Amino acid sequence: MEENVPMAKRPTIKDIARESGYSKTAVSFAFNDPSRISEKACQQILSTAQRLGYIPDPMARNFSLRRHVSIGFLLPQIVQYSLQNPYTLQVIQGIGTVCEKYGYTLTLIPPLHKSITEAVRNAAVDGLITMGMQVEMEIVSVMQTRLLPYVTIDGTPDAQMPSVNIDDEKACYDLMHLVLEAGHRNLVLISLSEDAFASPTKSESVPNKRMRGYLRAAGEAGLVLESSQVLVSECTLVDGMRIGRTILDLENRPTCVVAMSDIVAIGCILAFKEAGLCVPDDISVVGFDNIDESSCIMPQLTTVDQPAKEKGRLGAEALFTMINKEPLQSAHIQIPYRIISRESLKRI
Amino acid sequence: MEENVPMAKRPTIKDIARESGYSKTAVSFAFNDPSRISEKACQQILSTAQRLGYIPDPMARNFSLRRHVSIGFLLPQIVQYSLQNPYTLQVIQGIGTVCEKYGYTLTLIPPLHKSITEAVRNAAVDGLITMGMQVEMEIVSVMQTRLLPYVTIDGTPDAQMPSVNIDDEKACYDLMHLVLEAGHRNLVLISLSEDAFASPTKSESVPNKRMRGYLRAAGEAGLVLESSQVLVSECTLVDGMRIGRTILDLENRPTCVVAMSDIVAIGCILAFKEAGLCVPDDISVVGFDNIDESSCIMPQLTTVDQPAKEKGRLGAEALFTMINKEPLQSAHIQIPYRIISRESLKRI
DNA sequence: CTGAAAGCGCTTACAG
DNA sequence: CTGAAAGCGCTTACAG
Repeated sequence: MEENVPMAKRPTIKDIARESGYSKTAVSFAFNDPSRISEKACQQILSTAQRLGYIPDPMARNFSLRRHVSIGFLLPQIVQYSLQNPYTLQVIQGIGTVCEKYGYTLTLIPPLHKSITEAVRNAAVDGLITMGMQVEMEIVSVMQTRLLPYVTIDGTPDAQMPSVNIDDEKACYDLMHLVLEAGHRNLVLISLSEDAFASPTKSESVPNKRMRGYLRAAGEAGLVLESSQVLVSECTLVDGMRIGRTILDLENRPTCVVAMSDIVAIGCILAFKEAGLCVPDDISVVGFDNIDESSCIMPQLTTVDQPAKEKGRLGAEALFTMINKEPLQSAHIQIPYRIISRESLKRI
Repeated sequence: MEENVPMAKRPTIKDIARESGYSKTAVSFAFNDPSRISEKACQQILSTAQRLGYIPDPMARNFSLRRHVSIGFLLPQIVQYSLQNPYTLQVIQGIGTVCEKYGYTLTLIPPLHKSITEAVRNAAVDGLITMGMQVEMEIVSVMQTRLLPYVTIDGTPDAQMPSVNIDDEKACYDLMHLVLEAGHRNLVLISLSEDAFASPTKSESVPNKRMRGYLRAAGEAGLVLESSQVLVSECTLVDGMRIGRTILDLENRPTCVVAMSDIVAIGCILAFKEAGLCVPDDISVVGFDNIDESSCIMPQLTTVDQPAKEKGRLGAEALFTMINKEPLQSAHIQIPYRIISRESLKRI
């Protein structure tokens, strides 16, 4: 078998044409549309290819066909955080399922290369899915200039920006309502850190929308939250535990912790247990996302169920619609959420 | 701003050359090596580019430079399973961190397009990382023919195949030793389903190596496991719960369940709790991997700690070494594991 | 500093 | 059924 002889260079279509005695056109047809040539030609060409170890160069092929057969997912934060965030992973899972269905690969694009903008300029993909994007961001104009189809998940809906969302503000309002109804007045909120590509004008970002929901409900109950009652955490278990310990050190320990993500809420629960506290008897905790872990942890977490995989799936389907140059049903998809009342919130 | 005027076609380097009055060479230099042209030329070219909305085509650029600036990760199973497997996700995280460091993207390649072989033939990447690969598999010869650098994680070491492993057999032997020492004799093992690209001759696959370790330890204790005591599960929480319920229905309920992955072990624990059993008092469970969740679940899981991120990191670093045509320190990297004895295994 | 031209490895309209 | 040739949009050795 010649395959085992390491060759300095890969043979090209030209080599196969020469060796087989046919033209480059015929070689191309042998691989892409055998019906266009005689069976004899096809066999000779393929066996020559086999003998010389020829596999058509995907890059040249894609370049010629002006396509990548891959869509990109712009990681919202550095790899370490993004791929440790169960919610983001579920979104990726939903996107990946759709890629698989269409025979595309999924290119994960780390944000920090040099700059995010640079990453988007260079992305070798047929379309991009981003998280938390707003239309005034620099990368949006890059995608537009490149005529690259894009969809954002958890971004700010806009005519120029197809997006998939839940009603974050209302979801948080509802959840806070539950917390207040249970009698809690001494709270700590744990917000999300902004995405790596957040712009200065981020008033419509998901963390801000959620915050508005919490504060509106609090306000209606006559409660004013001070800035010292709002902490920020990375969306990882480790950082959730860190912030849980911080909360235990507060002079005025809250009766309930309201976290913007389940993984952070779970981190807090673990930190509280570690310190010998009982959740929810000593302190209540609510989260957001309803990741799988939230129904595993004891006590099970009261949270907002948002269908992350579904978001990824819908976003990817919309993107493929655009890639195929078909019209979108609607530029803005909003899907329902559900408040899940479980054990981690106690009436006091 | 012209950006808002949707153009039918993207301008090319030729358009910028014509409009700016310089050559294509000069335009290329303006973007890639400004020192090669005068400042005036550079400014005029860049402003023309800005005006016409020109961003160099990454595909054409990469094609010309014969590179992709991306490495591929061949998903070992369909997306739904691979991206739900916390162990695989940790491996991906390790790989992703290295990609980020080198300014590469990470292309996730679903296995099922039409065939895995087809996916590998078409992969637009500079190198590939696979899991559980053995040298006789068809995809290996495809990668060799393509002269594509590759590394396998949890595959079978071979001179032709750089790999990253732990000593799976010994790890399982050690773990089983612990189980037997605790007095358990009535066991059920839960094996892993083979990867999507497993070959018929898979005797050196990780599931088989592990099985050998378990059986050797059992054998030395005079214990023979029957095939009815070996079940198979997908590596997901949901399938772990399913198999947990199956175990509860067995006529002869085991005193200890030995799962080849933590996520399956956790699924079993949840199923057992759901049925009102107490772990480990009514039934013990041990796992493999030491994922984050294993120290969160009650009771904390006795398991084998294997550094999944580190595997990904080392595999990716080895791959980049090959991509840069530097010699590998060694084709086979073996890293240490640790038996973690926690609460889910009870002495009986 | 500047530009004409060859080259990267394919695909495909077109003519025979 | 078959093949010569143009084209995809860049980079870069080379000559001026």
